[in-house]
Amino acid sequence: MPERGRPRSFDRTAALRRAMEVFWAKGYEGASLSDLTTAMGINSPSLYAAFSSKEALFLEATDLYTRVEGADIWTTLEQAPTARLAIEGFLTRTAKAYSQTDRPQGCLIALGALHQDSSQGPICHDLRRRRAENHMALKRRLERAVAEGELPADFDIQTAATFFSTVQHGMSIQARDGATHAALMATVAGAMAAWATMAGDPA
Amino acid sequence: MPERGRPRSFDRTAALRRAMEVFWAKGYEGASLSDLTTAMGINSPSLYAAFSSKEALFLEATDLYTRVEGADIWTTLEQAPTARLAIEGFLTRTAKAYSQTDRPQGCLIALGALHQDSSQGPICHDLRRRRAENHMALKRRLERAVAEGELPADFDIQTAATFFSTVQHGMSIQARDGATHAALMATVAGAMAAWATMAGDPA
DNA sequence: TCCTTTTTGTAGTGATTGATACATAAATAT
DNA sequence: ATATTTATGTATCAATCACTACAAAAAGGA
Repeated sequence: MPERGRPRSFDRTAALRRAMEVFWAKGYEGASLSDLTTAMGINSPSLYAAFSSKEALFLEATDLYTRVEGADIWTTLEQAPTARLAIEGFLTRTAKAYSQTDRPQGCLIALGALHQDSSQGPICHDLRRRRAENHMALKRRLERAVAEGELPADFDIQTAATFFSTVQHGMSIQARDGATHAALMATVAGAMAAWATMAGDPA
Repeated sequence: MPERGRPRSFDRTAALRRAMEVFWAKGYEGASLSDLTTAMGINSPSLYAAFSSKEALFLEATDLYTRVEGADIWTTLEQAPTARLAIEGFLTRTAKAYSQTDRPQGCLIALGALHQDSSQGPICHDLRRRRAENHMALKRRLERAVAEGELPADFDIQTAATFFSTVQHGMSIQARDGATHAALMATVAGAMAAWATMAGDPA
């Protein structure tokens, strides 16, 4: 039991959530230590004692984001009864999540660190790994649908997974531009129009 | 004729192009004055004398980008004989441009300044305006196709323009993740599958 | 009651940020 | 030739960056 020493005077998880929101809104580079400590309500020595460094804090923040904000979208993908409903639910929930006005628009994983400087370190590597994981989750769901006979054996899983994953990334930028929920749903409608052709559906 | 005083010892346009490449690779925030002056081969007083500020330099750089790098994509959109070929050419040229290995991947306009800090100033406003202009160009091309009878009168232009524009934005992130030309073309194939449904084509 | 352990707030660290002061250099104008 | 105008290189500016040294505070263990 590490119950020795002066107890921490703030809620570590609550502070982490605040940090996540700052990174989400401003990106890794754009979030200064000053921004972070202000939002978290602590001084920098407390931040470093609890989270080690800005980099480690960001990695913890993306993990929290994946677990809290991303869970709904990805469980929908896996639990929907058909692949079509899985993809449609995945995109529909994305549209809803990305257009919430009580939090930053778009996705932390997609937008958090896209440029060269932040790319070289572990930050961009971590985000890329998470994006690749999402792509794999799409592939797995489509593979399952082929295995279950819902989709034809010659269904191009790789193309479809890449396409839907890219559409979701695009929706992050669209959301950052202030797109309404309705505008994001227009993109979903477009993507589902592709499904009809890919799967050979009449509608 | 402003031929008075000591002549400038560097090529202003060449230096601007170098600055554009730095902003393209690192984003507005990520590009430091030191990065810029090094790439441009000049000292900071020369940069400020010729371009006024980092902000003004960025605005000039995005203008150059639009004229030089974007021209090919957007003339294709307008000059293709049918709307289908216009959209397909637009996306195909995007895939090619975004995956070139001799320059930064993805689009400066889409990726240059997505976060809050840079958003509030004129930088993000300028990029948003340019992205909105691209969306309008897509709409105009589709409107023309409806007017010419190529597309049915009830074709949902707004939805289609938003969709294809969002796909292009997603391709920027995909390209930043190191996607090959073939991977980007998979996204194009997906988007064109949507066209088939939208326009009621058999293929 | 001490001693140890950990956190806290204050006040800084050197490095880097975007942007300039200033003297010198190099051109035209008179 | 002298004056005027503009550009250049050196050497900075104050502000902010991520990060920490240090001593006081607050807990448990002896």
